Amino acid sequence: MSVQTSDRTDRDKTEAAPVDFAARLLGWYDRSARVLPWRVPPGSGAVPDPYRVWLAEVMLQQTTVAAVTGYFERFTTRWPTVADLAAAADADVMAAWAGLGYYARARNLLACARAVVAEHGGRFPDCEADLRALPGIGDYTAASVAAIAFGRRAVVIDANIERVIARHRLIEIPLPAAKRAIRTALEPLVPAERPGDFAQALMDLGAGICTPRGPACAICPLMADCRARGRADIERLPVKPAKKAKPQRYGLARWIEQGGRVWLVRRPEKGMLGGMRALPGGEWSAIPPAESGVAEVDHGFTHFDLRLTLVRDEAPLAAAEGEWWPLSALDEAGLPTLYRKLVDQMREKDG
DNA sequence: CATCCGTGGGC
DNA sequence: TGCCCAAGGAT
Repeated sequence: MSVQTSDRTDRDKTEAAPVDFAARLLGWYDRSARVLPWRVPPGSGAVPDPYRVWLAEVMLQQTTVAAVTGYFERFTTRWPTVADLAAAADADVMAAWAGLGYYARARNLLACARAVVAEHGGRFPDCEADLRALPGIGDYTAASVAAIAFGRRAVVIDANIERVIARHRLIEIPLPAAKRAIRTALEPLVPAERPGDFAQALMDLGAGICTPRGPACAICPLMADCRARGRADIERLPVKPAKKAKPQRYGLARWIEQGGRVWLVRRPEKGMLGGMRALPGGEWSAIPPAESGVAEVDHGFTHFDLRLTLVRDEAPLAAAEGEWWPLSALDEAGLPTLYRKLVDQMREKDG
């Protein structure tokens, strides 16, 4: 569908002053900011803790607020400072991250905490470039920590902000090519004062008003000059590339139980569920296993679907590396969701 | 620039 | 039910 963009109303809409844009957005944020465990309420005068800001930003990468909240509370209770986290055992951090997904984040989280302690005296660097050099901190996280924790004027762009700006400026270039135009449009709008609140306000707006489906344009503080407002095809923006089909894969997992304990292994650092505890089993492939099992789960990953068949076995291979884990404490093993599903099925079976 | 990397909730 | 999507980063 083609889009007309040349009428005078649209032209007027595009020329709102940056100051006015930020003022309307921040005014709305002062009234409507979400209350979140890692956030300092606007106008409170409180100073954000860079450690908590960073931890929340990493947890929130591609992950919903609802999923993160409990993990954030547990992490900050157990490891109140970056030095505490840096001193933690790898296995403890990985287990605490279990279920949150994208486990490279947990490995990088520890590497980053240790780098902050070893190379920065236990204090997070306060500028975007130095933050960007740390493990697990990319363009988004460097900008958001610089803005939110240190009040730096940084251009923060996440998926929410991409959507808000793509609509407000009617940017119809498909992602990811649209990123440059979005940055160019946003940069002059970022205020020198309250850049952190500005970024969080855009994210709140994207999460609650300018939503992917059914945006609430009627109550949007930016509607006066939004070029997509009222358009029937506003949900089309930002334009995203077509998704690829997900292949089906199959795998086997082994339930090896002795004396009230079960045999667990640790997955290789790289690849799927890297570094996480798991039930032993072979590689996953496109071919279904020949054996029939005592349980079976289907699990959808980002780029393939997996059917895992669970078989009972008597003992681990002689040379196998792993650990006997008490069944009574299996909840504390930190198994990823895939394996937790199998454990749940075994519990239903065996009682 | 494309691909890999989890999970749970909403509709 | 199946699909879409989320405060992305590393390679």
